[in-house]
Amino acid sequence: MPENPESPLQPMLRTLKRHCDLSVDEQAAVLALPHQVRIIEGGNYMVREGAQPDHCLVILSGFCFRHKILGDGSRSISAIQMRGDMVDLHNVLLRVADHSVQALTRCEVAVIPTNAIRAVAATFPHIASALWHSTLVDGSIAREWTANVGRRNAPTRLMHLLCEFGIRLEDSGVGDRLSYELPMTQEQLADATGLTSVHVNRTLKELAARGLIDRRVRYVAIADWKRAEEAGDFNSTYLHLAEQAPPLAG
Amino acid sequence: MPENPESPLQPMLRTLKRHCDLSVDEQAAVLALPHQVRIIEGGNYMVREGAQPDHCLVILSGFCFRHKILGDGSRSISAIQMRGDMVDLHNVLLRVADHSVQALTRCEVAVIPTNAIRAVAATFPHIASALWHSTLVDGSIAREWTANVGRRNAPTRLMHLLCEFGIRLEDSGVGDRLSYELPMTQEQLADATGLTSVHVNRTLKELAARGLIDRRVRYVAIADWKRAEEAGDFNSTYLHLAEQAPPLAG
DNA sequence: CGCCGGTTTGAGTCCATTCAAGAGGAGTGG
DNA sequence: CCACTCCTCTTGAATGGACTCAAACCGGCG
Repeated sequence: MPENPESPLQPMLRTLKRHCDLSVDEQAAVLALPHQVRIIEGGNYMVREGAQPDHCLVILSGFCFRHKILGDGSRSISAIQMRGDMVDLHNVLLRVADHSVQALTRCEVAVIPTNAIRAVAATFPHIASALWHSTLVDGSIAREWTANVGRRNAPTRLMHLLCEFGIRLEDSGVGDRLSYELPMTQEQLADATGLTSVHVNRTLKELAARGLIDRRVRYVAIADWKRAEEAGDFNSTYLHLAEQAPPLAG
Repeated sequence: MPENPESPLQPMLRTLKRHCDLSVDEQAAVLALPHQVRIIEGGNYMVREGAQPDHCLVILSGFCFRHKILGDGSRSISAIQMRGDMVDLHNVLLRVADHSVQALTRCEVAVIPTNAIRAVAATFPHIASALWHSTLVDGSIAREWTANVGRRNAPTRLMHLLCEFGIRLEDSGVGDRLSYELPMTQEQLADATGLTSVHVNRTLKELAARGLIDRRVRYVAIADWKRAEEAGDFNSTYLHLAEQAPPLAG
């Protein structure tokens, strides 16, 4: 058991431990990472595309999203992040941020210097492996999103997004997959699904009419999970939730 | 200089060294990885979604692509891979393959056991870091592809793909960005851009009519790189080519 | 109360799709 | 050598899903 159960870095440790066994020393090293807790208001930027940040953020509470602005001014949202997620792990090894991260709601974050993360990764191979693992899962989710916006129709796309959000909410211990507050405007949903906000509106209405979801202001309830998964062509394998990675020392 | 300039693993070493400095010992450790060279014919699978492979492939020559088959039978291609790319690095830490990899052309590959990679990563932090780095770049490319299929129109999407292919070809030392053999059918191009093969055909014709590309059977020539970049809303930053990662020991 | 961001709804348009058929080329086998 | 098959590429015509433009509605808040 880690020394300090109250450390703000517990959500990060939990993410790392999910897939890789960490010894007591390793866990202590994670919690001992220098950090600073900060509040970021909804709408504010955490990372800006093109910047060269020297720190990395871990979300303790709240939600944020990764996005890019394209040449014609349109926006593409490529991920939603929540408690325990490390939002710019990229900047630990990549010099220039290739996308922006913006708070969706008021967020509580822990700010960790990237060189501290590099140092701990250099000292503890299991931690390096856990960080790498987390990046691999990120990549898997990104590929699924590519498939989602590239090949699915509007209702399926949206339902898929709602399923993923529900499962990850539950998995990170901050909600229930069957009924949750969705912290996104319809315009943000549109940018995450490659649709327009108008069409998102109509499609949500259609999903409700088909009895798949029940929605109030920004609240979503899923009536029947099985049917929802079918309608969203959703299979959680790509999230790599339950897996335990093989130990590093082969 | 590494001991054996003729080792089949040179392309892999080159990929790793691109971003992270590796000592002579580290380079030797990479080249000393147990491996077996194999030929995979075009169309054959390298990894199948759902499988649990215990080896990892490095491409020595030829091309392959990552893809998923969705619930309705449609296909989404999420990446093209070429010389030096490690095609299923995922399987080093993730148990179940979340997508398939298929040869586009006849490929020469080196097969490396995943546990050997885990072992070398555990022993040499810089190698672990280089592998992690490679995964981060993969993720960045995946996000760009999500934006591409989600928010760009057909001509821009295709042009973007052609630009990326050209640059990566040049960067991996197997071709010229301004004129190359494109080893993909129009149906594969469609699955990589979220279009239909019919529309890919018409769009290629349009790009040619606009004087952006010159095409023969499966050969592409780009007349003016600057114009091509503009037409494809292409900015190579997301490929993280020229960067050198900060050394691990912070 | 009036503003404002977000949501909802309608009408018309368009980009990309679907369906369908023909052309071209490579490979196979009689 | 030609007939045949298979796959890919090409083209046309019609359809449709999602978009654009535009206006109205709604709830929260200063």
